[in-house]
Amino acid sequence: MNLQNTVKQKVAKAFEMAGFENANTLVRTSDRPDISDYQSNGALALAKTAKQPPRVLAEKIAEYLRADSFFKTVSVDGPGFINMTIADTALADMAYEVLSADKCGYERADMPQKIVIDYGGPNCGKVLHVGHLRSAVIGESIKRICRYVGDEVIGDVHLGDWGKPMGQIITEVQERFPNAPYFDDNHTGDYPAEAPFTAEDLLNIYPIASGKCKTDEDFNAKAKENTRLLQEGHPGYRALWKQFIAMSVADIKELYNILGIEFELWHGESNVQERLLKMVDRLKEKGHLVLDDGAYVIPMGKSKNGNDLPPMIVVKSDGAVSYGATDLATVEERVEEFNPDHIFYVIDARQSMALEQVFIASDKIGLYPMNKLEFLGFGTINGADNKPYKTRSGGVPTLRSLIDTAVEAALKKMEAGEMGKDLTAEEKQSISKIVGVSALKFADLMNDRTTNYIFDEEKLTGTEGKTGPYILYAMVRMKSILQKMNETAQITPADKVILSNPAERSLMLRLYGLPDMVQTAYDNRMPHVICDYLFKLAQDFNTFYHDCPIKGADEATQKSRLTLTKYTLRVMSQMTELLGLQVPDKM
RNA sequence: GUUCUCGUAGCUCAGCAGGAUAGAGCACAGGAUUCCUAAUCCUGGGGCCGUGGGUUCGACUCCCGCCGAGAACGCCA
Repeated sequence: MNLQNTVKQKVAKAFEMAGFENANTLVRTSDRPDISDYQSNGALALAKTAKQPPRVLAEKIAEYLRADSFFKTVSVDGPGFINMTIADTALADMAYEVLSADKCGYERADMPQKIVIDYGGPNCGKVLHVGHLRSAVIGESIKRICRYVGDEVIGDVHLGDWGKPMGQIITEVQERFPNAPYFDDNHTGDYPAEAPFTAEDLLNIYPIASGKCKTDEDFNAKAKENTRLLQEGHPGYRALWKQFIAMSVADIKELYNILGIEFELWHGESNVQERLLKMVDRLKEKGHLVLDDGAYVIPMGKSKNGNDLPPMIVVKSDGAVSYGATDLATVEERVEEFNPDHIFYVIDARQSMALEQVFIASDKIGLYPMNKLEFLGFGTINGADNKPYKTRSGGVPTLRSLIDTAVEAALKKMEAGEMGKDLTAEEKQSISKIVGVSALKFADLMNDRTTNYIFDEEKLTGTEGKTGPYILYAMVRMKSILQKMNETAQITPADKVILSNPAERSLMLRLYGLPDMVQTAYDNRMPHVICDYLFKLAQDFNTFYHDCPIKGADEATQKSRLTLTKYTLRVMSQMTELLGLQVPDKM
C-alpha cells in the first residue's frame, strides 16, 4: 500500500467507469505542484483513438474522481490534464500504514533477482586513486538498492592480479633484488616468509616499472616474459606474487573499510587461471575461435550501421591469453557457482567496448546470454579543464588524500561552529570522519553515474546546498529534537498526523514519494536519484522546521509534528543507508 | 576513419517511456535568530535547452544532418 498506487488505482477505475478499460492513465506526481498533487495525462493520449476532444474525455473521467472524498479537488486544465489534490485527512490517515511499513510503502512488482556485481577492482600494487572511488561507491550503493527491493546480491571486488602489471612488478623487484631466491632457478625448499620490500615500497615499484616499460624496450620485453612465466606457474614468481598480492589486498581492504564498502568476494583475475586454459581449448575444439594475424579471436559481427566491429582477442599471437578471455572464464565461473539472473559490471565507461565484446562473445559461444550482462559504466572525474582530475602539483590524487581533505574540512567546520563546544576532541575526531567520508561519497553519488563530471574541492568540502553534510545536518537535527523532547524514534498507530501547515503537507507528500523514486533508482541502477530525493526531503524538512515550531505548539500539534519528524528520520535513515552513508548523532 | 558519451542559467548539474509556466545548488544582491543546532531559512535577478531540419495536436525530451567537447578503437587490462 502506498499513495501512488492508490491514486493510480482510483484513476484507472474512473477511466473504466467512463468506458475506457485498460487505458494508459499516465498518472504521475504533478508537474504543477501549485495546482495539484497528482496529474493524469491519460485523456490526452486517449483522444485520438476515442475520437473525442481530450477535454471532454477528461471531464467525463474527472466526474467519477470528484465523487471520491479521497480527493480534495479534481480539475481539468489546459488541453486535458486532470489535476488531483489529495484530501488532507486522507494523507494523514494513511501515514502509519505506509510509512511505518518495512520499506515505507515500497512494493515490488516483479520477482526478486540474483545478481553478481563485478567492481572491476583495482590492480594490485597500485595506489588507490580518485578513479577507484566511483566503482566502489557506486557499486556499493547499487548493491544496497538491489537488496532493498529484495534482490540477492553478491559483490566481487575482482582485483587486477594476473595481468602484465604483475610481470612488471616482478621485473622491477628482480632488478632491485637480483639475488633473491625467487629468481634463482636452482632454489630448492621454501621461499622466504616475507618479501624483501614493504607495502609502501610496493606502491612505488609499480609506477616505476610501468614507466620503464614505456621507455625501455628490454625491460618491457622482460616484463612480458615474466608475466608469461608467472602465469605458467614459475614457483619463485608465484611465491613472490603471493606475497605482494597479500600486501596489496591488506592495503586496499583498509581503505575500503574506511569508506564503509564491503565485498562478499575478494576474487581476482587469477581465480580463473585453471579454468581459463580449459575454456580456451574447448573454444578451439568447438570452432568458436578464428585464427587471425597469429591470434585467436572471436569475431564480433557488425554494428548497427553495418560496419565491422573489432574482434575480441582470446589468445594473443605470443600465446598469452588476453583479458577478454579472463572475463569470459569469470562469467563461466559465476554461472557455475551462483547461477545468477544478472551480472552487473560497475566499471569505468572507457572500458565499455571491451566489455561489450565480452558480452557478445559470451552470447555467441553460448556461455551466458548477453541480455543478462549489464555494463553499468561510470564517467571519469575531471578537473576544471575537463581532463581527468589532477592535483595542483600535477599528480593523480590518491583516494586517501581525498578522504583526508574531506575529513579535515568537516573537522574545521565543526570547530568553527558553536555546536562543537560541548564535544570532546575524540568525539570531534570520530564525527568528522563520519561526516567527511559521507561528504565524499555523496559528492560522487549525486552525479549521474554514466557521465563524466567536473570535480572541485568545494563540492567535497562544502556544507551548503546539495551536499552530504546538508543532509546529515538535517538528520542530526531530527535526532536532537526527539532527544530534547524525550521521544524515541518509535512510532505507534496512536501517533496521529494532523496537517495544519503547507510545510507539513509538502513534507508528507515527499515522504509518500519514496516508492516511485526507489523504483526509478532501481530500474536505472542510478544512485543519484536517491541523492536527489534525500536533498529535496532535507529541504522540505528544514522548511517545516522553520515554519512549524514544536515546543510552543498545543499538545496535539506537538505530537503530530514529532510524529512527522520521526517519519522523516525513518525515511532518510533508510535512504542514506542505500547510499552507504553513515549518520552521526551530533555534528 | 569507426564506435560510444555529452552540449540546459556566469559556474556545476537535474529534468527527457513527448505534455501545461524548463528546475536545483554554487556564485551574486538583500533579509531573518528573546524560540527545538544559523552546517539553517526566506526574497531577488538571471535561459533562442549548441545549431538546422523531420515526426507530432504538442519536442529540452524521439529521428536525421551539422558544429563543438570528451573517450575507446585486435595482441595494455
